[in-house]
Amino acid sequence: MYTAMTKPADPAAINNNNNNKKMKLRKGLWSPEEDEKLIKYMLTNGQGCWSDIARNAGLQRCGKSCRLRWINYLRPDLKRGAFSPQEEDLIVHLHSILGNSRWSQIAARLPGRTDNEIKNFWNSTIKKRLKMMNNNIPSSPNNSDSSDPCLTVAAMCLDSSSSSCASLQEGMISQFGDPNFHNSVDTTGGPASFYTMPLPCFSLSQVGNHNISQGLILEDYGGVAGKLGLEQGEFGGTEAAGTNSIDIDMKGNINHYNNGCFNNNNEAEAVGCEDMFGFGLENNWNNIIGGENLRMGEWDLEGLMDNVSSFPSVQ
DNA sequence: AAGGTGGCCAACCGCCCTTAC
DNA sequence: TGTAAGGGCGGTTGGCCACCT
Repeated sequence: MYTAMTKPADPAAINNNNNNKKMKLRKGLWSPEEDEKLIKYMLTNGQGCWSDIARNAGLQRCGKSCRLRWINYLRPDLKRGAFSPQEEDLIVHLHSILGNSRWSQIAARLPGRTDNEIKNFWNSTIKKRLKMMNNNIPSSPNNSDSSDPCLTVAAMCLDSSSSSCASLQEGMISQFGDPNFHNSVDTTGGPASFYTMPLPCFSLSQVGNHNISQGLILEDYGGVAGKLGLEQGEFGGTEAAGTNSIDIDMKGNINHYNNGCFNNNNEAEAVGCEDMFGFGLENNWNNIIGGENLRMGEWDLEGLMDNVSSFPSVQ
């Protein structure tokens, strides 16, 4: 309910009474009396035209302000308190897909939570956490600056037999140039997997009987993708079942490998990494066997949203 | 104990879209 | 068809609080 943050709203606007002159509208924090008026009116009359609500409820507020107060704070179905780990996970996942400009869509998947709440939560807690994660990564001379280079990647996979969205059984993120950095992920049970890559180069490996059908570069902190000549968007294609991996090389090519299709032994070319990031690729890159290069395609947002809609809601 | 600083979060701002006229 | 008003939404601001020095 009403918090202790009680600086009175614009004193000049108070005490206007109900004369016929155009009343100056109040701004700022809501008083308990205002809250009570709005709650009472909403519970009695239900939602309608917000300008009318503001007027009829006897509030010297604009309709917008009433709407915001009701939706973000007074609604009886709001869930207050800290986010659960499940909610956090879902927010991170959905944000990976939707980005910063879809708070309302993210909120729609979390009953009792508002877009504003999620936005605040993201901007304070999660962003900070990701930044800390970046700082814990073994740094190279050029990736330790404040730009925090990282990519967020979503990998969608299709079950090879059913062509329906299936779970990624096992995955691995590795940093090119640092064989000690391997971040294994277990995503069993989810229709898609999402990784934030705190490094300018990455390898996403998939093990399991699944085709990789689609991947997305969703975020580009520090202009990493730009340096690589990439844009946010899709990479992907279909592959035969087997052990797959996706890599982005230093030229910005998306390389897709399949252990079951080691038909050629072309070594991928390691070019420009030292120039760009200050470290070489010799540790890992030589192990990479070149497969087909995949091109960036159109970002199938609608298709993605179809997949998102299969996500479970947090109750 | 007092002042400084950063985090959290409620609320406002401004833009865009939709709808009514 | 054009215009104005209302509503929705993301970005941003600013006040309060807790913690640190």
